[in-house]
Amino acid sequence: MKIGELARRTGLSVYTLRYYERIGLLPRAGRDASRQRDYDASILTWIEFLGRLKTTGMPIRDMLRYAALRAEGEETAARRGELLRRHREAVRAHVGELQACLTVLDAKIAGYAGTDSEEPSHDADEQS
Amino acid sequence: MKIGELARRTGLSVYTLRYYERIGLLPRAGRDASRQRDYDASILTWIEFLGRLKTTGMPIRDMLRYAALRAEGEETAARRGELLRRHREAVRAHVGELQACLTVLDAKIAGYAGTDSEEPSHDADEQS
DNA sequence: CTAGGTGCTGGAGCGCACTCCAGGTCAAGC
DNA sequence: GCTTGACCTGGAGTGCGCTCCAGCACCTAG
Repeated sequence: MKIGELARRTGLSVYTLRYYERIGLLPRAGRDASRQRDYDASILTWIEFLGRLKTTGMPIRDMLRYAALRAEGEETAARRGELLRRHREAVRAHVGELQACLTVLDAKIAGYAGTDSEEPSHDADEQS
Repeated sequence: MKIGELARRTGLSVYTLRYYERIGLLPRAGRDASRQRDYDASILTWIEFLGRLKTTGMPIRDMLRYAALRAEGEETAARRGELLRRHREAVRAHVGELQACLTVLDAKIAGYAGTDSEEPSHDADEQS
């Protein structure tokens, strides 16, 4: 698979894929006869996983740490697991925060009640 | 209240507070005799709300839109409500994504099972 | 044989959200 | 009277995560 197709399949831009390789987030891709990257389908799994880490707010430098451990092989499994467990807790905490914010948001939206300000005046920013 | 105390109370840096004022996210603060900012306690409510918008991933440019409508007065209430409702949906969607990612993360962590790789080999990245 | 499309590299540029600095004013305490 | 510390301004700098460019190579279709 060439980089253009990989881009189409992952939703990442060609620029981004090359950037990820440059910084070491993707392994250096094998090349075909004319030095063009030739990807194995297995890269899709890794990229998808990176996408989840990104969605959940992991900074690239942490993904790099994980990628580096992974590249070192099986003996780093424990450390990788630990890293993921820590990340999971961070994500859970963040979800909790978001839900708390949603509650506040709901209350505030309720303050904007009828949408067409049938209410007298009453600054909605001063509540909750 | 002077800017230093406001910083302490909000957890934002003095730099950030001045920056927010510069870009219009905070109203231009009233000044005391020596042209130092003198804040009313009511600013705390607004800053706290901005914090919620930020936590929930709203970019500053959207907060500015909201702030601008708010500054225009009561007749923009409907539009502000609409803006918040849209944002709420975006946040809900994001929370959903995060929860899906958490499920994947749980599965992957389970793959790193006993933490100390008692399992033979079996690349945890190739599952789920 | 040539035009168009895709790929390559190293490096520059960008938008965001701060963060910090120089050089100055001012009030309080010793 | 002098130091200290908090504040002021306009503008420069930072880190992140891309995004794009120039200038070139290669392959395929017409």
